[in-house]
Amino acid sequence: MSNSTPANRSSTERNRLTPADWEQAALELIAEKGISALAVEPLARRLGITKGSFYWHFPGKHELLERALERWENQDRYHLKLALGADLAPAERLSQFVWRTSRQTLTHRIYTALCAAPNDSRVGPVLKRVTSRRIQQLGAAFEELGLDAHAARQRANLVYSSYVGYLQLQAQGLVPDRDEPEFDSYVQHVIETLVDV
Amino acid sequence: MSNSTPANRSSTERNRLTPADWEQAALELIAEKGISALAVEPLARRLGITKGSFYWHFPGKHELLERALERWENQDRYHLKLALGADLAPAERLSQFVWRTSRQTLTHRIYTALCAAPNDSRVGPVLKRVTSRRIQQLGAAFEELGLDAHAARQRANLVYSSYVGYLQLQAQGLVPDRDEPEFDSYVQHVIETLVDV
DNA sequence: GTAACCCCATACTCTGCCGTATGGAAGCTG
DNA sequence: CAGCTTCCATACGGCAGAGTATGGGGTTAC
Repeated sequence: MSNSTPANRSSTERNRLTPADWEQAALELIAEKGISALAVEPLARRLGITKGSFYWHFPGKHELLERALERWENQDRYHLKLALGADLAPAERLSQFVWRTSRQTLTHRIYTALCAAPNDSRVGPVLKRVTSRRIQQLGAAFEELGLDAHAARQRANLVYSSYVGYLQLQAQGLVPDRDEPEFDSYVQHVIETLVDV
Repeated sequence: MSNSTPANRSSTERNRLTPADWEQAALELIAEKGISALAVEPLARRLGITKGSFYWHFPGKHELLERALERWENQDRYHLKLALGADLAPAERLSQFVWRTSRQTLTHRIYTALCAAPNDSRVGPVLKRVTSRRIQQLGAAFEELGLDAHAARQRANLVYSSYVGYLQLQAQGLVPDRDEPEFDSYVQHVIETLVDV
């Protein structure tokens, strides 16, 4: 009774691992090499431990992926609230969305990795929920900006498509990263073309 | 001397397979399940044959992927010439590009599969060449339309990003397919927003 | 027809990962 | 400090795919 939820301690303060450590490590591995590279033994080597630990915390590989995706979906919902839920003017919210989508790189790389396997029975539903949630938020902002429902949805699809596509080009190294000066110029171009209606 | 290059015969006229048959089957498998699913034995089962055949035609799995990618790059170059190389007015060429990009579905599904592994040492260079070739063609069209070099390149990036992103949303089933009536409406919206300058 | 060659089937070995079983070390509890 | 729980190491069996070796059936050439 005297304890204060001794859960979620990361591996930095312990050398014993928690399920959350495994889930986060799985997400990072997915971000780097894709879902198909998610394997127990390589993940254990990455953590400097053996799989004996893993099979104590999880029933199997399947459950790890499910819980990791669940974890990521929550993280994304949190980020979305920051980017589009702020009580700003709609135009300002959209600009913020475009700008913010170039920050949390880990979440984005996970997203692109998940986009690569939309037919997987586990990532499919999660991916669909996350994407439609984002697009819906975008559409709502465009509606507040004065567009009718149909035009707002089409514009939201277009903005979101260009965002996803930019992630792809970024992964190919064909487009300026957010460090380079050209990046700001491009984002400004996107906002002028797609957001300012 | 009297022969007339008895090469490229497909498996339809023979039950003996050519390297081209293996390459094309590899591309189709990649389109369906991604690069990580490219394996020799499953591919052989798919073709109703054993891997004894494969290792006669190819040194190994590595070379199959290389030659399949080479094959795909040539196909894509051909399609690009049809879509953007036609001697039409620039505006008409761009519209044609947007429309055509919803046709050859196999090539597009291969492209999305390759986008999923941009860090692979074999697909990376090919992907980069194909993508930059496409964007360059788009930028040239925008320049002919009157934009200066910088604006044309930015607009080309934006158009191409929205194209790639649309492929992703299509794979997730979150956006109308080209059969449904809403599709034409959306493409029209894209052209009005991004092409008509 | 038969010899040579092309193409494929079969039968191996080897490696990497999954999942299980079991023992042991570190931590909490009394 | 005994005893118990928690967490991990080690060692196993099993499976799937990579690549190799070798033989056989079909085709072509002479």
